[in-house]
Amino acid sequence: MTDYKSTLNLPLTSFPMRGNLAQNEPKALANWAKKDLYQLIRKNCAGRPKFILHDGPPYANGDIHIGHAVNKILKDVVIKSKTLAGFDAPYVPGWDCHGLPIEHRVEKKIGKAGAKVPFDVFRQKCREYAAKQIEGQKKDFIRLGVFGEWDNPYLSMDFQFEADIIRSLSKIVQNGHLHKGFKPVYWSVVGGSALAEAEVEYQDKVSTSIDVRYSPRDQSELLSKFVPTGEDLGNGEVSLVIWTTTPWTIPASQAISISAELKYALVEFDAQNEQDERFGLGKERVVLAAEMVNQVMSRYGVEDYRVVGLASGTSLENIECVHPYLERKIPLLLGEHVTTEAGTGLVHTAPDHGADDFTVSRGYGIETLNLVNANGVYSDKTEHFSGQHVYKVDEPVCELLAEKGRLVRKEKFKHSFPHCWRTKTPLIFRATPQWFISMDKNGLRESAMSSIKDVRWIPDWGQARIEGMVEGRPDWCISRQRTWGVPLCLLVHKDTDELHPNTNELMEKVAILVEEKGIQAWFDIDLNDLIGADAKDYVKVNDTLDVWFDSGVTHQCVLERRGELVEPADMYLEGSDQHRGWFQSSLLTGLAINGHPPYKEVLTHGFVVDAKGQKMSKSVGNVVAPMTVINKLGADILRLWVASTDYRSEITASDEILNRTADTYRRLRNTARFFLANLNGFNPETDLVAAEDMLPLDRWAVDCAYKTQNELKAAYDDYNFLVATQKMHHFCAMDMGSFYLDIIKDRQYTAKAGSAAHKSCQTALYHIIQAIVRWFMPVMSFTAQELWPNIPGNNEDSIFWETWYDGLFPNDVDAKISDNAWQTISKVKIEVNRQIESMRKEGGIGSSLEAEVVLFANEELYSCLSKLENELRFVLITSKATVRKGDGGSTTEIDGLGVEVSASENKKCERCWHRTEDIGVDSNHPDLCGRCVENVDGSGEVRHYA
RNA sequence: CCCCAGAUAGCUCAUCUGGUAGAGCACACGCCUGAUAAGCGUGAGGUGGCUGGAUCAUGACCAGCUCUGGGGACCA
Repeated sequence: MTDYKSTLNLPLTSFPMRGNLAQNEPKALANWAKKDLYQLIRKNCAGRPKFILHDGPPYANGDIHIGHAVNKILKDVVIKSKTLAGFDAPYVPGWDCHGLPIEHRVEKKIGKAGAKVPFDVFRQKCREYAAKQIEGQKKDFIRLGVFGEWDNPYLSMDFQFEADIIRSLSKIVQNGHLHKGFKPVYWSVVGGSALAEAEVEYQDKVSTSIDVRYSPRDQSELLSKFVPTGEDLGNGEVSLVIWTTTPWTIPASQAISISAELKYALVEFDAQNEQDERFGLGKERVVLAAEMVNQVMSRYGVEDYRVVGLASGTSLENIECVHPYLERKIPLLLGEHVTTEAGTGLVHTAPDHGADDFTVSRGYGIETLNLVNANGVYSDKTEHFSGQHVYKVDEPVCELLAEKGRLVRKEKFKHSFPHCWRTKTPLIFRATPQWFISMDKNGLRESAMSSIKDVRWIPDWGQARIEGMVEGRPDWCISRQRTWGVPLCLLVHKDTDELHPNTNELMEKVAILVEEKGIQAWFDIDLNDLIGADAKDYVKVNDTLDVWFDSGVTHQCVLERRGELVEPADMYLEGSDQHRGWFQSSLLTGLAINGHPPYKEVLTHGFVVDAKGQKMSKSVGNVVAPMTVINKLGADILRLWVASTDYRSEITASDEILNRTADTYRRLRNTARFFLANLNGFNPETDLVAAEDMLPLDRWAVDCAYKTQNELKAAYDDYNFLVATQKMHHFCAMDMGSFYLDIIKDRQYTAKAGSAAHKSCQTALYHIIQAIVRWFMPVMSFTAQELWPNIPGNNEDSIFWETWYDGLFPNDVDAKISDNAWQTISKVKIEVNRQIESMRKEGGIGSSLEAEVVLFANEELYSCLSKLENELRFVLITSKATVRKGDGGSTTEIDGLGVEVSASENKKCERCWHRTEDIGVDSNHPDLCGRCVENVDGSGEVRHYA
């Protein structure tokens, strides 16, 4: 028997079936770095319209987690798909470098700035620490296959950047948005600094709640306000009872707030308390909100009590009490924040330590006392408690109150309480001088609200989200009392607190210095050098800026600064938490400086959760580490996972999902490989067949790719990568794998090499793989580049500046076999497969080429199927296929179609494996069919349709 | 406590404006051995989170609830 295998055009390629991504991707990266691929892309995209995706800087601390990976990959997919769509899309990654977290790490290593280490040394150490963190993160980001200007990223600690932050602040001052305020802000006593709202997190805390008696200065005056409910106003000492969960604020107690809306009751009772006899005074009278009497008495465990008088809240305004243990007047104030949800309806008011307290007190001309130092210790002017820490003073305060007979009740109280996000310690409110960007002083809130509408928010609910936040947010406190941050660089008058009249010029002078020497320049500068004789009247503000300000002004420090970038950016793309972070800080500074938002589109993605939908946390142990995935499966798998999930809500990651993704990847890769293998020997320069000369089936395949590509363009354009990947997969697995490729194997392998039948097919394969490789590129970049040089005729060394393949073409309107006809044929094929399968189950046949089919068709189907003439068998992959009009065979799910399958009784052609009647027609080839003889010895068979 | 989003086959997702749920993957079984740590075929998988309601009819509309994620408020 002759070995005819050598006469076949079998697939051949050096492109490996298995990607070995974990091993091969690093090699590709090294290669790309060597030829400076990113700059090559820039060079090749020069002159195209720009698309600017501006990178939101990750904080320069810690290893990258899966959230970082999702964010960077999505950005990279956007960048690459925009490049594919014909844009010049540069990407300058950046890092956020200043701020508390880094300071904490450095403190742990070398000690507190100013105490153990000089400030300048400390700042230098922070700089070095951040730089090291950046190197680590950068390495991992690059490994993800994210393209960008990694050799020259932006760092918020670059001297130039630091200087531009100062210039940005200066513009905001010029535009009248800055103001100095003095009010209670969240204060981290451990961190020793004010915190922004965004830095506050709520945790459960068990506090000591106390009920405290305040005595009226003039008992009869107070009683005169009450209308007796019975015969008299009862007996016993009179006091007003407040309830608080922060005993440590009692030293700063300056007033009691009551509500104008409420009635207050005078209650007579005897709180002889079993727990601690010190709390009870015997028979006494207290003032409580009338509607809370039952609740309070029940809390005190008192059953026997009597409401003896009632008074309106308003009538009690300005009544004076005395501090429980100090000679201090405590007036009653009317405040809208007083509610009956908890407590007594009388609210202890310490303007130093509460926002409402501050506001109410200011209305009555009561100032703050400033008893608590930055480190949380009571100052010298604090009677009884000077030198003690606020965290430790609750108990001593209670002791003192009990001793003075002022404590009615003491309990443990569990509630949610603000904590410092870094140190995880409870926060206090502390009144301090701070600098604010005012939301309303110069219309910032108003312009923000209106310009939000000019931005495209993806998904659209992002707009409502940020509107809600901007609408209700307080002024932005931008000052921090920290070391590692950009200084505010303001000079204020010693007496008047006014800014220096030449503030903006001075800030520019400082900026120039900072450009040379970094932020340390401000701290080193001698005022005499800066303002000469004025130096004696002015002091430097030593506060640093909130880090959110740093990243908020990247539109100035990066977009405006770098020639290849443009402000406003086309897109900002971050996690949905940035509505209150970067999106907002950028919006506010953009408006305060330029009068417009720094972005046109804002795309947000959700957070990564585990298989059960739970958020990932180290303590739960359900984290998926990106580098683990990459080292096991490869970056292209991770990228495909990101692209194939709906990023708008939570993004689920689990071993199963990633393994499924790897399955999908293999299918895509292997389909592409099959294209390459069948293009073996094909030279597009000489072998490409004109569209009109191609076989209808091949035309159909190109048309199918053409349609798919249009869908992909739309999907990429809409940032709908999920749809894009699904369509790619469907095309590869279904349209190609189970239909077209399966069918053309026969022709591809057995037709005479170089014949029209063969070249038509290869032409289709060529066009389609050129398209596919580009479809893959934004998502599976490593694989796309690996495929690229294996495609015949591709001499360019990189795919990464290619645009959509324009060599695809739709089917002719008057095609011999229309799209509809192909669709019908494909459905018929499925029915035929069913019948073949049932025969196979009975053991009648194995391969479908062992079968012969007869199709019984109605008029319509007949005219469709008979178009293929005797080539229908190739489409059905059977050895014989005939169509007859009328009924017959097994019924199918298609109306008017019957199918009859039988095992062929003919011999099998050794070469093409079809079973035909003409095996051995040529005595030179006794084992071949006539068709194969023609292909081996003749000029090659002629195909008309498939 | 309030607001937003999501809840459809083991997994990823469809199901446009209501008319007895669809793909692909995974799985099972089989075929092939000329894509071979591949390929093809067939098949089995869903009380569409729960409960009510409107409708001739709904997974899709309304109300309430549960779970998950996100955000906000309160937290004196």
